[in-house]
Amino acid sequence: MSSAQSEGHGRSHSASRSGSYERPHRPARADGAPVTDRRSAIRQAALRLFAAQGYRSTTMADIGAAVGIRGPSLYKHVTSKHELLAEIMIGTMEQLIADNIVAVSGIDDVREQLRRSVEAHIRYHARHRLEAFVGNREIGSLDQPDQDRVLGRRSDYERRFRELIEQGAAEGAFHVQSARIASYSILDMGIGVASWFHEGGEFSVDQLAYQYGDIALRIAGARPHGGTSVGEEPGSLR
Amino acid sequence: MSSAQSEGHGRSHSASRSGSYERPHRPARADGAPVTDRRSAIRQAALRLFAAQGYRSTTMADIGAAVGIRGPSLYKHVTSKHELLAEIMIGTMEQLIADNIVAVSGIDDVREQLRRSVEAHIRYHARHRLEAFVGNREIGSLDQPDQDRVLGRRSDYERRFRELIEQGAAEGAFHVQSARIASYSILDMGIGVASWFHEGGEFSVDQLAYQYGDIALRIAGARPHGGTSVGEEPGSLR
DNA sequence: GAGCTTGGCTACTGACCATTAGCCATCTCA
DNA sequence: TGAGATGGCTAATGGTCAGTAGCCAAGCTC
Repeated sequence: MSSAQSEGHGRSHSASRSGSYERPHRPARADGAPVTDRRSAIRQAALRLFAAQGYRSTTMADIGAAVGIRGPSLYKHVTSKHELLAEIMIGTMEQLIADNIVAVSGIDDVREQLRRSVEAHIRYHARHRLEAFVGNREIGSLDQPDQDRVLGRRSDYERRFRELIEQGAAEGAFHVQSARIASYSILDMGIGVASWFHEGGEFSVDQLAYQYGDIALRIAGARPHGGTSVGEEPGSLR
Repeated sequence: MSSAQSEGHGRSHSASRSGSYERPHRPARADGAPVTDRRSAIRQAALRLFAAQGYRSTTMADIGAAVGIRGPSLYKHVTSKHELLAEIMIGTMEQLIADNIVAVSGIDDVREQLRRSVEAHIRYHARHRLEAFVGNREIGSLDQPDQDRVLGRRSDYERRFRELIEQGAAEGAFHVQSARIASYSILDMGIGVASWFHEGGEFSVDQLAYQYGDIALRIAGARPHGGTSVGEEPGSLR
């Protein structure tokens, strides 16, 4: 790592005239392809590093190295390290809420609404596990205007699940002791997924979403419409 | 905070002769009571601060201030900041496993074993929420000999739940699609508890443990012994 | 082709921090 | 009473890091 770091250290600026740069200045597209939008490459690298090492332990030099530039050069693309974190965290909550709205729209049956909400929740946590992981671990690293924004959205998101369960309970479709605990349980399962899931493991994202959908309906104490109750068939993956 | 910090800054050592110290040297017990075991006070303060601010953001000076001494003085009681974290994290996993062993010992019915395991899990996460919270959030802050120790115990702990569920499934008492996902779900619910539970809230620790016990049995697809199935009665808190 | 813009770079600044060194007051115990 | 142990303290050390300043090369535009 950082192999090009201490080499062409170039005492003075004039050294660069003799070609001591290892990475030549190629700020814009050389051929047709735009050098792959630096801005988003930086965001991605930051995400990966924040997930792997934590926000505090990740330096701007680390992020720079991951995209092939030096730390200070990052400031030509982002305004601060904190901005990178805030974007990830707010974006994550916003996407979760948006996905949830899509998931339940046009569905009448409360059981089906819960299943789809949970599937969307799990899908997001599996597909965007780094975002979700960082989003949960680094709340305390956010400073104030942003931390409250994230916590507010998080609580909106939880409320959607809780109210769904309350509604189902009122209709007689669900049976729980506490809708709040049921919703926390369901959401916390998803958060867990972000910490252990990896593509190519025992389950696909779809299988995971389906299984967690069943589990959530069990937690909610769902009474089936017809005869068979939820998740009755052991071993039947999808 | 840190009010006594920048006051009696005492230019030279001889200044202390004129009594400029705000906190007089009283290293050992003045009366009969041992000054309240500094060592454990330090551990507690560190735990509280690690939970509130994160390990990296907590300074030795912070911990010192919390127990009324300066940062460097801590080294008379602990060998490093890292040691404080490692003790918390290893102790947490060790206690969880010990509690689990006690919880299932002497119980034959696999349903009851699962219920008691989950109740112990939830009780620990509610009663020692800071330990559990830090134990989950700071795994990456641990450096190597210790990180593997913690991860090893964590995986032992998960295996105990998974094998219990597998055994129950083999006996026909449980019905799950995947024992692994069931165990992850159950454990992740508990981890969540550590992040939101607070004494004096809507539920007592006992109520919480009982409710989560029911939820876990639902997740496991427990078939009741006799006639009534698990968690049938909505609103009946214990 | 001259000037502007873009996006690199190095050097530096100002903090902060874990830990060590070494001083000293108090307590304990012979 | 006096020597050693204990547990405070300040000062210093060695290191890290976010962000700024200012230089410069290459591309774009007129």
